[in-house]
Order: sequence, then structure tokens, then C-alpha cells
Amino acid sequence: MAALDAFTDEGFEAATVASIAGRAGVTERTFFRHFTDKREVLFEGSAILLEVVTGAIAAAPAGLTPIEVITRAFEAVGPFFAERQVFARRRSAVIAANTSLLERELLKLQALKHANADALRTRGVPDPDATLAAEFGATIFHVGFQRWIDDPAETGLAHHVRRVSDELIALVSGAAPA
Amino acid sequence: MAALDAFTDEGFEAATVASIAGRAGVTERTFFRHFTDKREVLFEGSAILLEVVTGAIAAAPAGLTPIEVITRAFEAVGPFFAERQVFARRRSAVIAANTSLLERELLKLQALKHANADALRTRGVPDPDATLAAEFGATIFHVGFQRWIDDPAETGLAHHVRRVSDELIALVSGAAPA
DNA sequence: CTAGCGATGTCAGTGACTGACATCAGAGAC
DNA sequence: GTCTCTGATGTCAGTCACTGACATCGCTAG
Repeated sequence: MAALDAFTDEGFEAATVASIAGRAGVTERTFFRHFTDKREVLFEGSAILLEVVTGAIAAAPAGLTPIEVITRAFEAVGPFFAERQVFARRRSAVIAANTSLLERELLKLQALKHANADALRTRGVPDPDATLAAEFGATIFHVGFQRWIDDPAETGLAHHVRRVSDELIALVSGAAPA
Repeated sequence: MAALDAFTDEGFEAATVASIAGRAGVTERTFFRHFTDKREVLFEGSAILLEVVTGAIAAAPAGLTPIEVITRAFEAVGPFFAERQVFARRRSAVIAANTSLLERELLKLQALKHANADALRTRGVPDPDATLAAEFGATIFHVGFQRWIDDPAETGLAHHVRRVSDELIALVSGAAPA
């Protein structure tokens, strides 16, 4: 991707939109017709991710707890990222180096939370459970994804997600008889 | 606060930095010496919030579970916001109306997570528990704060935080014997 | 009185982003 | 085949957030 190359080579701040557009063989104006802003280039995939996760929530078997539904939904995105592992790592490195990109990533995660809460409600999960399960899901995905990126052993993302889910359940359950 | 007035009157996007600075009786250049960017004006208090919460984590009695420590820490910020209720509501309305401000808010919450995880580690809570308890805390604060803002009955923030914590523990514990 | 320092003002510049208008290439009507 | 209509792209001018360099000013210590 032209933008990722530009950010890697020149750094996010230093890479001018004109430069990115130039690498892609288009005009700066055209760039802004495709992406709402300079940061958005790195988040094209988030819409697809959202569809995969909400789809998995809708398709989950009946009778599961909301926590189990959301955990499985995020396990389901494993293959999606497995195909993009190299890209995901490069992208993460750029994002980690830039606060404004981190901001955007957190915003996408927030949008994902809302979409997942909606999907859970559609499934018949009432609030506050839907909202809280969606928060739970965002947490295990966020932490699990980070571990996957950092993990040189390259275990699957799904494995990390399930593991974080288990850890979080154990931690929180331990506080139940407070 | 001049900036909040400007954002309320003119809208965040339309309010020019020159206009905000003018209301405060200073120059645009001076504005940027006080705040790193236009959005940052609304987040002056986040540093104080961070100190209150991390302080409460450090000061919590020994022997509590990490989940209980973090819940108490966020209960402790109740008085801080009680004094600023009117301001907090106006501010929230402006932030809710602007995606770029929401981004910044999420970034501050992320910083708070990291600081809290550090504070827990300092207390002797090992990872992954420290990280996950910090995530748990961000969730209950985020949801509890929103309820407090929306709650016309004006129950205290601490009450909302405790309640969300209880709900989340119940929800997650229910999934324990998965 | 003065030397020095921190805060502010002034000015010029860069780059993200937008609106208005021109151009161009391809799909379908005839 | 050419005409036309539409969607994508280029061009241009403008606004505004943000920055660096330099001047100024008020206060405080000596």
C-alpha cells in the first residue's frame, strides 16, 4: 500500500499527503475523495472487521452466554488477520509510533463496541448486558491483538483472544464473592 | 471557560482558535503555548483525574482483589466530579457532538488505563492481572460516567461506578463455568 | 538602576482539508 | 459510429490549525 510505504519510509508526520498520493499515481484532491483524512488510509479494513464480528455474533448458536458469544465472535476474526499478518505488523508499528493514529484506532474500536452491542441486542440480549459484553469483547480483542502482534511464536490470533477471555473471566470471577 | 463557551455558541468545528483566544483575551499564538492543540482545551482536567485514581490505587488497603482495588479507585473520583457537575455535562455535550473530540477522550482513557496498570504493578499485582484489571476499570468508569451524565436523578458518580462494576462481575462470573 | 528571565505578541510559513469548476473516459441509446 | 450522460479525476484558490524565529514587556534579583 502506497500510504503505508510512505509512512514507513518518511514517518507519518513527515509524509505529506501529496507524497502519498504521488506514490499512488493520483492527485492530492483525489486522495481526499477516497479517504476522509490522512489517518483514515490505515483504517480501510475496519469496516470489514466490523462486518465479520457482527456477523459472527448474529450467527452464533442460541443458548450461549453473551460473554461466550462475543468471545467466539472475536475468535472468528483469526483467519481474517492470519492472511494479513505481515501487513498487520507493519501497520501496527506505524500506529504505535503516532499518537494521532492511536486515537483513530481507539475510535474504530469504540465504533466496533457499539455495533457489537447492537448485534447482541438484536439477538435478544438486554441492556446492560449487551453493552457490558461489548465492552468485554473490545477488551479481549484489544489485549489479544496486541499479544498476537508482539508474539514472535506467531500463535493464532484466535488463540490469544480465547486466552485473554479466560484470564479476564478468572480475574473477575475471583472478585465475585467480594 | 472561554473555549467551552465558544464551542457551545459556535460549534466545535466553526469555532476558530483565534475566536477562542480572543474570548480569553490572548493571542492565537499564546493559546498554542498553553494547549498542544484545539481539542486539548477540553481535557485539562484529565491529568488531575489520573492523579486521583492512581493515588487511590496506591492508597487502597492491602489484601483486596485487583478488581476491588480498581473499583474503589474509580469510586474515589465521585467527589471530584460532583463539584464539576454542571461543567461536566456541558463538556460532555460538546464532546458527544464531535467525533474528533471523542477520539481525544478515548486517548485520555487509554492513558489512564496504562497509568492504572502501572499503579497496580507497583502494588505487586502481576501481569496479566494488572493490565486486565486496568481494562476492567476503564470500562466501569466509561459506562458509569455516561450513566451519571445521562441520569436526571443525579445519583452520585461513585454509585454508578459501583453498580456497573457489580453488573459486570455478575455478567462475567455467569460465564465462568463455560 | 539594571540585567535577566518568563510570558506574550508579531509575522511568515507549511500542510491538511474543502468547495467550485473543468475535463475525461467509459456505458448505453439510437 | 457518435452522442450523451455519468462518475471519477484534475486544477485552482482559499481557510484554518499549527510552528519556528524574533521582538517586546513586565517582574524580580542583585
